[in-house]
Amino acid sequence: MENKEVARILRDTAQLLEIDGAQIGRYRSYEKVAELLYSMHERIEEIAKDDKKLKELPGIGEGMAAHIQEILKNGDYSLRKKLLKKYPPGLLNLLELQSLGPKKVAFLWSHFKVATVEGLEKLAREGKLRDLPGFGEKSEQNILKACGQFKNLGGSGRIQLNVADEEAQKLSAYILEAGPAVEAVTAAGSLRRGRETVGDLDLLVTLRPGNDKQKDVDAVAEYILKYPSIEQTLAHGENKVSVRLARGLQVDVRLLEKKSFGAALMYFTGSKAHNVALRGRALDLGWTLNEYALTTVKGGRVVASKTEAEIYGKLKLPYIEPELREMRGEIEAAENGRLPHLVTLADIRGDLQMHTTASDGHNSIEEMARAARELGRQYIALTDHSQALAMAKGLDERRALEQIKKIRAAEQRVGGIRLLAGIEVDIRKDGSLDLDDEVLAQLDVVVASVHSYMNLEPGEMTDRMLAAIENPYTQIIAHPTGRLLLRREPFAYDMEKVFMAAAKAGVAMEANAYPDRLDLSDVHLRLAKQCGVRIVISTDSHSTANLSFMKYGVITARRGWIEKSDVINTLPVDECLAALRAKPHLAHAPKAQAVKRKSA
DNA sequence: GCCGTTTTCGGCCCGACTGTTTTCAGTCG
Repeated sequence: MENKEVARILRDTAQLLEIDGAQIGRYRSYEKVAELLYSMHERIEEIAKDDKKLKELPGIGEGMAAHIQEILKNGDYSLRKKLLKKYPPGLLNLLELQSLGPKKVAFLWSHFKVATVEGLEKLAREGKLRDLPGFGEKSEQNILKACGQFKNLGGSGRIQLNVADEEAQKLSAYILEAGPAVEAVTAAGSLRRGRETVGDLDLLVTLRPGNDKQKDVDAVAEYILKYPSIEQTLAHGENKVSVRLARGLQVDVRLLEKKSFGAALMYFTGSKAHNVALRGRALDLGWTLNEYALTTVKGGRVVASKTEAEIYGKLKLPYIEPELREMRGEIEAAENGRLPHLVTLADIRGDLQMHTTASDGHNSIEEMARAARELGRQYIALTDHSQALAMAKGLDERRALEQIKKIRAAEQRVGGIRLLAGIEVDIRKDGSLDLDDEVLAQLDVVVASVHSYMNLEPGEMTDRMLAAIENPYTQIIAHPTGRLLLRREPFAYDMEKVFMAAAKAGVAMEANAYPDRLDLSDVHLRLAKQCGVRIVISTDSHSTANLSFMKYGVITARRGWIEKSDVINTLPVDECLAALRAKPHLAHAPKAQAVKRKSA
């Protein structure tokens, strides 16, 4: 059983227990273990083979270990089944609705036996909720809205990182125009941590010290509520505004004074689990941590509040980068001085995957080159698709050779940037590559990837990937799991086995920066690093505008604890080429450097 | 259900906001 299946069952149980009115700690213990399982990549099934090891995991004791063993053995959990006899599964959907929590859901169930969003919507429309104790006309309206919202969103309600990033930038720019009281707008939350998808935006607005703080706050809040694409105001209080934008994105804006900026930024950046750990740490030291400050428990004297670094310092920790704040061992690493020195966007010198009009890109070689040069790239590889991707006008051998000549010629014309002749060659169903060796031998960069037969059995897919890695011309495996965020699951195969083979063969794995992919994921990147695999961060651009996606690849790599020295395209071009796997020379192949060019 | 150099019992992060209440329960992040 996969970790997330076990986690799902435990989380269902937690929610059902909460509806059932269980003690707070009891359902939280289920929740905590569910969260743990979602975030770790070691398989719980493996760990559970040794019951002692299972009980060493935080939050898993005698009872929980037995429950997990039961779930692994039976594929389900007796307590969950028992609770589902009492409460129908639809109640878990009701829990998703804004303004409804376990108490109200339980009450609605006991009163009306309503367990579906449609059923609830009908009751609200008929005005049957307003006279219930604890409800009123307003909450009836809110429930009605929430039902509509739920039906519109359908899915997870999360959006891609780049979409969230763009929305945050637009709204931040708008808020900065509010007037002189606004000093800065800073994005926090999962956007700042660089999660691959974002559920809502958290923006911190810092105000300049003024004569009348509350008057400033009120004025700025009023201004924010006039933002054109607001669909609904969810909350509007003394220092917080929550709204829902037209596309369903929820935005929480906090207005605060500069002196508590560090504490607030830390608090609203999260993750929740990281915050909880820091609070526990603070308590151990005789302090308490909230979004305003780190203060002494006795007397409430402020110990630190202005910057995150200051607060981490008082907690006897070095500064922890936001991307690491996921409770994946970062606090332990910080204590031991073993935090990674994460790769940065400024470290990136080259971009080793992009497409042109030769296949499915929108811009010419020259346009891509000039745009990349503008962004400060020292070299790029032009890697159009190979023939198997007919719908993308993939290159056959003849066109691939022509493309090499065009790239060499374009390099002369553009100047100031090294252009590498590359290909994104398809990995066929049997693991062989889609172009002849003679052609592959002449290319500077061979990127191999899967675009067909994506649903092979894990065993067959593993063999296919291994065959591609064993091909001596393969240098980089691109978007190794083929996932599309919010749309397509990653291919199922034995990642560890493939990573080990790649490390041994000197084949690099790509961190594809295209925001729909972000493939490898943060968790897989960390595993790849542990297996000794070298990483390439590439944009997979299909237009000049896409070249700036590099930042999303870098942030994902940072979440995978990747350092500059792990990433091949942080090297100067000649060292980068030397770091790619050396291809065998074909005696009868034409010389690779057919066209003369000045050395970089 | 877990956990412990403040606890083997009694806590479980904690503060803001809303909508319902006449002082607070429920929800949210």
